Amino acid sequence: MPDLLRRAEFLLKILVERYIAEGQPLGSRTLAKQSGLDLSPATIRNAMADLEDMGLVKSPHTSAGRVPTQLGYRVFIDSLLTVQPLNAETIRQVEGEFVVGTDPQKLVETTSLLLSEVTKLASLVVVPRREEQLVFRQLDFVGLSGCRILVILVTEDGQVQNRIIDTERGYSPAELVHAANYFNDKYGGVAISEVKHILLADMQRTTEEMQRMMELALEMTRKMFVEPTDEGDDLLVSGESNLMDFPELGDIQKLRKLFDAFTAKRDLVHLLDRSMRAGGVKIFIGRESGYEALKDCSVVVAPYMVDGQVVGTLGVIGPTRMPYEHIIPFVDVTAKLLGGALSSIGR
Amino acid sequence: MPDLLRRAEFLLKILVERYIAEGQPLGSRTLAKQSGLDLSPATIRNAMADLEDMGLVKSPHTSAGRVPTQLGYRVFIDSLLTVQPLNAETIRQVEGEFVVGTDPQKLVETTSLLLSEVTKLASLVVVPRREEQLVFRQLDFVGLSGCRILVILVTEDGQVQNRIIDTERGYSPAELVHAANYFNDKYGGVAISEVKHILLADMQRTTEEMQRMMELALEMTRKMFVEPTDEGDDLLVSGESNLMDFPELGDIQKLRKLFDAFTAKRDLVHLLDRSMRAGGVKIFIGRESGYEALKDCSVVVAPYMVDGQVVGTLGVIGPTRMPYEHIIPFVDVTAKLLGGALSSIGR
DNA sequence: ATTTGGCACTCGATCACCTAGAGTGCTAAT
DNA sequence: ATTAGCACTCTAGGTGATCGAGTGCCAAAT
Repeated sequence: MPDLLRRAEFLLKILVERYIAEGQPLGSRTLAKQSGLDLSPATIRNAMADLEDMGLVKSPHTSAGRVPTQLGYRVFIDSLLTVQPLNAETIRQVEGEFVVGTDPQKLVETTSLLLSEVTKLASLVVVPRREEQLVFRQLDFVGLSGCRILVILVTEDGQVQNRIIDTERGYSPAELVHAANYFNDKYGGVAISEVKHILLADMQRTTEEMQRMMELALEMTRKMFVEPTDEGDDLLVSGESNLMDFPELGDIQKLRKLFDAFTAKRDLVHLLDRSMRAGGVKIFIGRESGYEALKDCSVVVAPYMVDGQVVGTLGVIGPTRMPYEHIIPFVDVTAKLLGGALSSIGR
Repeated sequence: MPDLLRRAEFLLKILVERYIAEGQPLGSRTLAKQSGLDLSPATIRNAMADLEDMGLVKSPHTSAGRVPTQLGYRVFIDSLLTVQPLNAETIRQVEGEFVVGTDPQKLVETTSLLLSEVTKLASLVVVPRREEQLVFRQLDFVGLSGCRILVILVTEDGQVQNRIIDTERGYSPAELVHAANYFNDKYGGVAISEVKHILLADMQRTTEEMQRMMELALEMTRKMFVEPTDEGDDLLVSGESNLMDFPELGDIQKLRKLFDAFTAKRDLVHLLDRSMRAGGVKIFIGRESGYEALKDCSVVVAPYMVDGQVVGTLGVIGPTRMPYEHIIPFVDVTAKLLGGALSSIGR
């Protein structure tokens, strides 16, 4: 009887929708009314019992109504959800935020704020420092006091990194300029990961004449490229405090765990990385994320692309009971818009 | 009878100390024991009634003990507190964090983390973007796509700021190098605030020959210096989630207000700025800060100096009931150490 | 003049107890 | 297959009693 199954599905849909809206367990009486079907509460009860057997809903205790289980949410999202098209005005407003030609860092920060403000959830944006994809553009050396040199590295996409390094001996301004020019001529347009290799290779067969330059170059590479550049520096989180408004996270202990996860970042980055492959929006419900701290949360993420290449992921995190029908399309377009804005910066 | 007054003071001291340690109202019985004085609870009660008249303590309700009032804390801190010298080992460990020659930004971030980790409170570090004090060192132009130029500004103290600007027309790499050299020769070592003025002045009497360069220079100044550089970008906060462990902040609503204050930042910056003048550690108790969100918190801050000049402030924020005798000296030495580490970078 | 013991009193916390209401599962009737 | 009816369960919320901690004040003691 596919008819019965269909009805059960329909009831599940209503139930999840109402529960997301109200936040309270639904009883058979209310569900009977809300469904619009001309069925008595008793019938609904039977159907609900079936849903419970299937593990899609459960009741917190004997005399409360039913709430969706994690699996229930899953089914709802995968096959029952009807996403709302974005409010046209919202779209326009959001587009306005992505002013072309802002530098990437700012752009990403704005996006993070935008996400959390519009959704009233906590937002996440990952900017993978994928050295492999970064292309070297220019290097500058600025002599500071003593043997300290400020190295400024610019990549094709307009990102700037800088770092102070200690050298074996002092260098004159002229030497620094000379060295920088040498670098820039030789390595301009080469992928950073390549630069490392080439440098190391060159170092083998260096002539006496290039000795001094290479000496500096060696120190550069070691300090600038090889030494770890603070992993975890690449996750932006905003709007965490929005989560305090949700009664289901009212337990301070839970909240504490969640906030600690935000500062630890490592796990979150890993989680978001998992969705890099996925073409579009990906949703982790409760324990699906694999992290205990997120067990009462859902994560909605989407990768964003620059020139057809996935370069990062963004999304929001909030209680499992969140308005997916609005959140999903919003995360989706934000990813697209950020990708677009970033694309227009490159060469 | 200064004798009685002295005793009352002493009792206040014990009371505050015990309350800070235990977090529970103190009754006359316990206080009689804890004080070590050979007095009966009844006597203590009389003394406590006096303290209450003076507005130094109050009882939450009739049959609870007494807790310090804001004024009580004030008196305690101003004249009764005996600060604990820092654990020698802690000092050494902390000193280890300030490795000489790290770039300023990193240094400040480390400090913020250090503060919150050691004190288990939320930490604040202000890095005032005091243009007046920044000295221009070097400028670089990197041409991006179309008319977009990446401008990199380096100041004497090793800070690097960068910005993408749109120009009226495209410039060739040679032009950019030329312009940069011109800039660097002319303005190296001049205070940023001066650069603005000189530039504007020069622009008046520019010769035809310099026209093009000045055209670029004009755009530079406008976009780089004049347009506001995101005020508020200069406050670092860490360890907010530490605050969730304090029962007195257990009220989600209060917590929410506090966290919102952290993200708003404006008020906090203003608060910290107020302590810039003070020579050493300054303490705001509860409402003294003037901000409603902080009414149950205390703020302990100290300015830090580079080359004898106050350049910023740092400190912690936590519940009024915090172990001042440890926090105060710790904030103090942290400020000194950060100042020291920053001083050693400049020329 | 201070200190103290005694005593009545107040208030919060805890517990047992009750009730109302919401919701269920099951059975028998339709 | 649906429904009405009914007994049952469980929570939320309220009441009242008790306990213990702590106070304030008075009169006695030092």
